[in-house]
Amino acid sequence: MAPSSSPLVRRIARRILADIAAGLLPPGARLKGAELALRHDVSRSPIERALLLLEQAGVAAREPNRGFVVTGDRAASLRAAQSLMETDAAPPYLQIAADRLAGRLPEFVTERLLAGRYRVTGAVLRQNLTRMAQERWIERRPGYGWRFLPVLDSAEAHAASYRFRLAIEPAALLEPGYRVDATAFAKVRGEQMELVQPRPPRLTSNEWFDIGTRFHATIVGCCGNPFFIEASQRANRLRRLIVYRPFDDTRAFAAAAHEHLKLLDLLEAGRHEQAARLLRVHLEDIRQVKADLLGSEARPASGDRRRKSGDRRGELDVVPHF
Amino acid sequence: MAPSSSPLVRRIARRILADIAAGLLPPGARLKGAELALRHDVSRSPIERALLLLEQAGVAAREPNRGFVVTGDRAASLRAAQSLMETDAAPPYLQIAADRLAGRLPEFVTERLLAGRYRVTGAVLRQNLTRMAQERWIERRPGYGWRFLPVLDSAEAHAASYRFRLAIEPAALLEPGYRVDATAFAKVRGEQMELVQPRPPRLTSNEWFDIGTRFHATIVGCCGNPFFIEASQRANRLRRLIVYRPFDDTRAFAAAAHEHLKLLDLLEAGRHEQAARLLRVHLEDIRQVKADLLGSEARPASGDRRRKSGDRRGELDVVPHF
DNA sequence: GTTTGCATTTTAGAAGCTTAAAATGCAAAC
DNA sequence: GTTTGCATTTTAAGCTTCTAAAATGCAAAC
Repeated sequence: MAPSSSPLVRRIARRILADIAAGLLPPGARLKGAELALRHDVSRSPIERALLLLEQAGVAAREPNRGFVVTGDRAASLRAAQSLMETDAAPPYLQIAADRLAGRLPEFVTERLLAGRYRVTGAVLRQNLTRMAQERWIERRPGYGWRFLPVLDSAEAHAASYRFRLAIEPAALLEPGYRVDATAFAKVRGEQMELVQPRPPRLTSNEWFDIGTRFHATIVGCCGNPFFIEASQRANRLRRLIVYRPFDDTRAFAAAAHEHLKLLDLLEAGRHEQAARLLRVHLEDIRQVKADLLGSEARPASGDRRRKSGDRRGELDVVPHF
Repeated sequence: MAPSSSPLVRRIARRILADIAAGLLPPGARLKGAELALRHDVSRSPIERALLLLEQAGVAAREPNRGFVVTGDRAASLRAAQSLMETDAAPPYLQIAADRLAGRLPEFVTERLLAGRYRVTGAVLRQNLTRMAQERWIERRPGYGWRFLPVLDSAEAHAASYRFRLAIEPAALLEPGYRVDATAFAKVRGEQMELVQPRPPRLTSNEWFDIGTRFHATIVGCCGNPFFIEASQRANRLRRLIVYRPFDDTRAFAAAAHEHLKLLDLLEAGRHEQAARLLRVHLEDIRQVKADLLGSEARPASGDRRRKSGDRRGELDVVPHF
């Protein structure tokens, strides 16, 4: 609805909205420009535009020469939050990934082709390509143009990522600077609790993946060592792009969730050694489950050999995942 | 000397030169355009320009309608290699790092300022900033401009990187896809041998760092798991930017080199378990040596507290490192 | 039939200009 | 003195044009 609002302005509007929802800004509170600017680390201009946005939504009211005040209209807040969420465009990154996986893009592409196809400007495209290159999806050719790399021949790449996580995640829990983030822990604890209910929710494999990843990111994120945090993020980002044949064993989900909850308990109790041991076992378990699912005993040693097309046992349905 | 040659052309010239030096292209061999284009994954244009460059240097000779031939002039080859090395400009990245560490750049900077100061175009600057951001040196401010992050308060960051390496490097040696790269191994073996001579060369701390890093990168690089390889590269890149007070204990260098050589032996013999154990001990050793040097027993638990300025024991001389 | 030499086409980076949007300054209102 | 409301300045992204350089096509030479 807003006539024109930059992503930054919308982001700030969302954050203010969140503060209102959290009770930090009660109904009637004055929304002071300088104060908000400081809090959100921007100047007063985008703040003012965000407030205009919130005024339009009925969340804030303008009083002449006194600035904006919180109205306290819950319904309006919800509506505003909704519309502010919708406004964000998906990055071409995901669409390119999907098209490539579906075979709609050739091995070699030029920036020109991509810019035209996805209707993005050069700079934006470059950012996306850089990110893909970092994730080893694509690489720059020596002259010009880009080459899609053999898409993570999935079974092997997946196994590699698990071995990597096995090396770093338990170690992260043993970092001397480890500090539990109570808020984040509470949030993932809530999610995991849902999964161990007598009647667990039916989740798509995407949702399962999200919840699981969030859990692991949260416990690693508290380790205070940026090397571990970043490494973990990278491994997950890449893993996220490939999903195997829907893996829909509710028993296994619940078992994993039980282990996750136990891990939260141990970390909150400061029993890091024990947590690390459990995490190691836990990752091994998951890996094993997946490996069985994929019939990895027949997996060739080298990653670039292919299974004969007739042998469909352990075949993957590689689907883009978002 | 060359009137104009792109970085790509120079790179290709270097590679052809390397092939000649390695005997792959003996004196008198014809340098066929299409063949070289295929080998270096480019079209025939940059190949031709590279050959012209080599002709100017006296390494190749042109025969009318028969293309270029290797002359076999060793002296010319050496001279050419030399001049092709010199031609490469240092990226602004390093200079920005140096200036920031020396306090010649403020906490907040705009792209405009940097582009003017370092005489680079917007695109190049952007690339450099992106890289710095990935290495957690700098971050984009919400509105515009960039903020330098509190420079890796060195003692803590260094310790963090060692703990990270301790988690990944030994694990990399145990990867199932580990394959020794004989050529690369031979090269680092030669470097390490030099250090254990009765009269070892006097090395600057930079050179010591380079040789050490190359060693670790090489043994990790053979693991076949891109997650480990990339993580290791990142940790080293960041570590590279900070150097402590020149650490000049020749005995310690030699001891480390002995361990490095032992590691190469074990890996070549396929004794990965043992190699991983030794590497773990080795990294612990280095960390300990450095920690003693820094008086880390007095190091506060949290990374952002500062040592009292009066206490200079274990103080660091943070110097840019290149 | 291969390979070269050169002309032509295509690509992506650079330079300059325009513009949306963020930062800043300041008088007026409280 | 604070805070607002608005004008002004500054920044960086977008757009257009231009250009260096890589890719490609093809006739001629062997």
